[in-house]
Amino acid sequence: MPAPATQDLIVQKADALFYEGGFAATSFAEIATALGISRGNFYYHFKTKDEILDAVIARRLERTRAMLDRWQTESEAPRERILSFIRILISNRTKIMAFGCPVGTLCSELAKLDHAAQSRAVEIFGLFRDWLAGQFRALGNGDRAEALALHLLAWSQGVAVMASAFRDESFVRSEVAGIEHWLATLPDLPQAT
Amino acid sequence: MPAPATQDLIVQKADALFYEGGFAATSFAEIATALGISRGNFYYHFKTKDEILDAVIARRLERTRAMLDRWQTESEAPRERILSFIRILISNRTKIMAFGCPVGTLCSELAKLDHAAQSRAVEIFGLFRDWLAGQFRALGNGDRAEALALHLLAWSQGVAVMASAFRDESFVRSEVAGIEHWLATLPDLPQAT
DNA sequence: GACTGATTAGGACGTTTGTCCTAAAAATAT
DNA sequence: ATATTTTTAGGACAAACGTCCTAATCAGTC
Repeated sequence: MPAPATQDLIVQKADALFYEGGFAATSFAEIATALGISRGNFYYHFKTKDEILDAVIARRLERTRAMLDRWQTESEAPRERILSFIRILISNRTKIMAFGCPVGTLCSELAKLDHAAQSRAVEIFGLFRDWLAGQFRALGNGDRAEALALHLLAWSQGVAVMASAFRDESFVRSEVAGIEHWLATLPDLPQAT
Repeated sequence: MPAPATQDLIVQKADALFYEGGFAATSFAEIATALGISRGNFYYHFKTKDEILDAVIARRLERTRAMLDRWQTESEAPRERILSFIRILISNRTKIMAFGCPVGTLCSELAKLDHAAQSRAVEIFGLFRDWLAGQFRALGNGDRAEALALHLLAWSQGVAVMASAFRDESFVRSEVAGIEHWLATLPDLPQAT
């Protein structure tokens, strides 16, 4: 009845290796040996590589939802909540400079592979977009909320791409400062309930 | 004496396939059969896969240089030259929505593969950065020129990533309008020679 | 028209890939 | 303690990979 740990360990390790090495370039054997289990054991839990990818995406969706919920309860003010999002660029800067954004790079790779799971991976972006749009709506930018959310997402993605290309931490910091300034100068238009 | 066409054809086709399918997921056989030549012929021109990658990057560097030179002579005003850059997002929107930015996605993939050629691929970004910085400098933003160039590059990259994720052309157009507005409101500070 | 060098075709190689199978071990239930 | 199910190990499989080799074909020169 208690979910066996092995299956979770596989998804966890696959998640990390897909992020750090890419989906196509990460093999069954690589994940298995990294975990110290046999390929046969691996196959018992996941029949195909696509199944692992699905599990990894499901895990990322779940963790993203949990993170957004946390930000939602940790902060009251929408502006502060948006700052939580922006600051991942700082707190994850080392990994981002090495491997880019986990969501963006996965979506890009799956787009090139013309992989069926691409749309599911994009749903992670969708979670961020909808949550951010909610915050902008709470700031009174009802009509532009979604556009603002997509703009902020795009900006972060651009920073991630350039960060992993040039590996320049000062660039990340100055761009984050720019994003924070952009957010601070966004008009706050409180609207009636 | 006349450079054999085959070698150029290989680089040309490899360039396209690396863009559309990624470097790791594109095989020798795929390029060869796409060209209708044998693998043996392929090997005669390129001993290893890394050699093709080097040739593809060299080709992209050369073509980027040529494009920047063209923009430089086609327009006199720096602002107009920068617009030439911005508008690639529109003119290439179909391919960008399908495969992302050729430069950004290649740099991201090579970063994950920890590939030696990554630094050479980043040089393509370097060409854009230096050229854009030159335009911003001509606009009088001497001290911020490089930061502005990197910011514009990052913005474009973000648009490309989100465009390929959501495949939303209206998003691309509204972001490009935003970039153009940003450029138009940049202060023009003419300075003495 | 024979000779020489550049180019091409096509197959062989050892690895690695994803996938699958079988048997042993571990855990659980009776 | 016995039976049954779940989990694991390890090898087998065909296919595809990057790489390499050899023989045929082409081009141009004497």
